Amino acid sequence: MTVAIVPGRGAEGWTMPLPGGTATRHDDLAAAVARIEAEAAPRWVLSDTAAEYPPLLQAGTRLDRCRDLWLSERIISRAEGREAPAPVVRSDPDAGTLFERAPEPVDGPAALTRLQASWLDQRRRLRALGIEGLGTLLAAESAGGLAAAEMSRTGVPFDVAAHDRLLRELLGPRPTKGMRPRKLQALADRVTDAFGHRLNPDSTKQVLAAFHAAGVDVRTTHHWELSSVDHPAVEALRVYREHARVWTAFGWNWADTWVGAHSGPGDAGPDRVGQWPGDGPAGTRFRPVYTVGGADTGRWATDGGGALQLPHAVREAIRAEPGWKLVAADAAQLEPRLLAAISGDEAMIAATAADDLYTELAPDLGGERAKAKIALISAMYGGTSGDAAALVALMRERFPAATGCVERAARVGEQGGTVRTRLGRTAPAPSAKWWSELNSDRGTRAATRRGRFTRNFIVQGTAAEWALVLLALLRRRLHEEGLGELVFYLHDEVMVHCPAERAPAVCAAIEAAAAGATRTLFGDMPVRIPLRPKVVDSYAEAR
DNA sequence: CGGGTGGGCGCG
DNA sequence: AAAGCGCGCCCACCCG
Repeated sequence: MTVAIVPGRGAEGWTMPLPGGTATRHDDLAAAVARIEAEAAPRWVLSDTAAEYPPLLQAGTRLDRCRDLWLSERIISRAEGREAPAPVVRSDPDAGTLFERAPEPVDGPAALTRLQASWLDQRRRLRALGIEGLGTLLAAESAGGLAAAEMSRTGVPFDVAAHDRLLRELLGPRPTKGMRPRKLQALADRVTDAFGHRLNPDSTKQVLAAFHAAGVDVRTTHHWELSSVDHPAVEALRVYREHARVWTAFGWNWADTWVGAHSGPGDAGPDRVGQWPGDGPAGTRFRPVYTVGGADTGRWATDGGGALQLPHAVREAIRAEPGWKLVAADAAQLEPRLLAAISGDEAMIAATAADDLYTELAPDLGGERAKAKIALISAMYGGTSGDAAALVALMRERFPAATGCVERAARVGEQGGTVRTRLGRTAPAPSAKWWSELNSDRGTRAATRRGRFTRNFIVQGTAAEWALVLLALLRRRLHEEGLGELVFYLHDEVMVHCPAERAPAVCAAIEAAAAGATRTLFGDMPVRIPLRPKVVDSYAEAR
């Protein structure tokens, strides 16, 4: 069963079974949706989960499954070789999908008609494309939309006092407005002393000039370029920058903006805590905003809060509530394992049985673990410097199927063609600007750059969808068994907050979800993609 | 002064 | 101006 939802003003809204059902108006949409969910467990069709789901969550209504037409439109359009148009908010009531131009405002029933038109249109185009796996991808992307809204609402348990302690330790007391913290100022002074004159260490221009004046010939002030420079300012600058970053991007102001009281009812008790998002214990929570599919590869991005770039120094403050635990799990060597699977390279698939793929492959790839790692990463990223070229040559010799797979993807990209992930997410077509660059004297550069992008896209994009399927399976299982709250998701990591006694069951659920994701993408293929759950009190202990 | 860009660096 | 992918965020700097 499929049911479309259109929210109205305030609490009211409309629902309609698809296709061809009757539109029904509800005074209290959230209550009506909860009732239908309990009775029929339909797949809900929404135009934009990020906008429409939070009010339902606020009212205590959880959706189990949905189809997000906006997220789906972007995937389908790319598969068709074009960009998705922005959704049209106002529309001619008569006809058209959400994505066609029309001038008139719509009422509830007309909006439902448009929703249905979009849904039917997407179904038709999906069939016409005939890409195996694409339907699964749309389901996973939509589930990601639900999970993202739920995680933003739930938030990551965050200990403000612990955060303040670590900031004081690192930077000194919180300064008055406009001042650097004491310890950071001391680090800035060390930079100044090393050069022998005043300058602003935040100014690239001033720092570069100071190095030139000191007779150090560098082109940039990147740490990788400075690391080979023998000058006392180098180390002082490195430490200053490291600390300055914590202060400006993840310091007191950041916490004021992104950490707040738990928005759920709190303290739902130890019984069936995952029943709906946000019913964990009260306390302060870091609440980032996720952008589902924000990267072209399908990875998520963040729109505020910087959750995907949280420095390790700050992770100490992410702490389980008393009596609760964090279960953090990350996939080890996800991308090379997926490369083995998507290429069908039998020797490499066999190697995924090992816990550490790099150690396992070392005898084939240069003898040392570090060399095997460079060989694999360079093959996936298109690296050529240092040892990389020789190690990739070794890859080609030992694992021709895997290497051929990424190199074919690179050739296609260089020529302006496109590539797809395992489930059919398609790389964006090159822009007009790229084509003109290709046909200029900088053509080789343009080709090489796009080749590296498409080469990496098939691996990073498949990793993103594997993790997305994992997230969808885990989200459902946590709910069904009332195990805990899903609180964090970072490319190849997930984190669950749960009562301490449930931690073993959560670990099992995570491992089952990983196995399920692998089966969804690769069926019975004997590839192994383990997720390592770790039960901790603080996120800092997880890695 | 406000917006856009580039450098630098945090994460995977 | 990294050699090697994908992001977001901060600051300085430049421009209108």
